[in-house]
Amino acid sequence: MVEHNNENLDLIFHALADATRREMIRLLSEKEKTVSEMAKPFDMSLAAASKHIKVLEKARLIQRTVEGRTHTCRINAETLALASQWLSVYEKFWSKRFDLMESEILKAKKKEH
Amino acid sequence: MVEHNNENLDLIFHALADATRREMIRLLSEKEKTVSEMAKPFDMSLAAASKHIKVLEKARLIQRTVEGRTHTCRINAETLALASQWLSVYEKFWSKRFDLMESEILKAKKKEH
DNA sequence: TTAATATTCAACCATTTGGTTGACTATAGA
DNA sequence: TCTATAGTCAACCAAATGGTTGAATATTAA
Repeated sequence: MVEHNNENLDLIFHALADATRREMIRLLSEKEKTVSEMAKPFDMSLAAASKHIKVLEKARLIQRTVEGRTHTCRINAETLALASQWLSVYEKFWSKRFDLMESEILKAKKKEH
Repeated sequence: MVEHNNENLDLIFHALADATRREMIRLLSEKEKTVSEMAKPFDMSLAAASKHIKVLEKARLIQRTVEGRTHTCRINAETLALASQWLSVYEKFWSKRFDLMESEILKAKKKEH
């Protein structure tokens, strides 16, 4: 069974609950980036972006390596997987409906003939 | 392509970022429940639980029907699916591990029989 | 050594959050 | 009709959030 640590999930989902941070993740999914590079697309101070990055880091959604004065961030997909796993427990609820829908469509098609 | 509405995702992930609300979703996944039934397991006032329910409702993670004085809540899995879909974009980053997990689940299920 | 660059830190601020309590509304049952 | 039950609402509070600015730190380049 997958362990669903509550504190971790709090941090992860909270980090994902902000459009800026979700976009940062998207950016990192293309390529690793420095703090300044991550901040550039957003209409806010570097300090504000730095705070967002810290939130993502605390949730372990991203990781940082420091080389000299530049901090490079990369995505940490294992943590995204944790969120996904929590949600997957409920997948049956929407796949069920999907199956139902499919069988309804089949029935409808049979009636056509 | 899946539409990822930012405001919706803000509400959805924010709603999921609280252990009480995640547990409420788990409870509803077993069976639909009234507001009082949902509040009972938690060490907080009914008013506090009612607020949590409203957060879940606003995010459309649950739906409510009112009959007389009792409000019945049920899970709205389509919205959970939206969160899942956002995450699935990054699935490729962990797909190796995901495959492993799937095979573990399969093994576990076989053991059950 | 001096200046520029990359980034964080600290203090501040308005807003949101998650809880409380007490009053209120509406329905159901005696 | 009177009372209990189901639930919300409003006011309040402390803590957290998301932003700002200005100063501090550390590294690199001139």
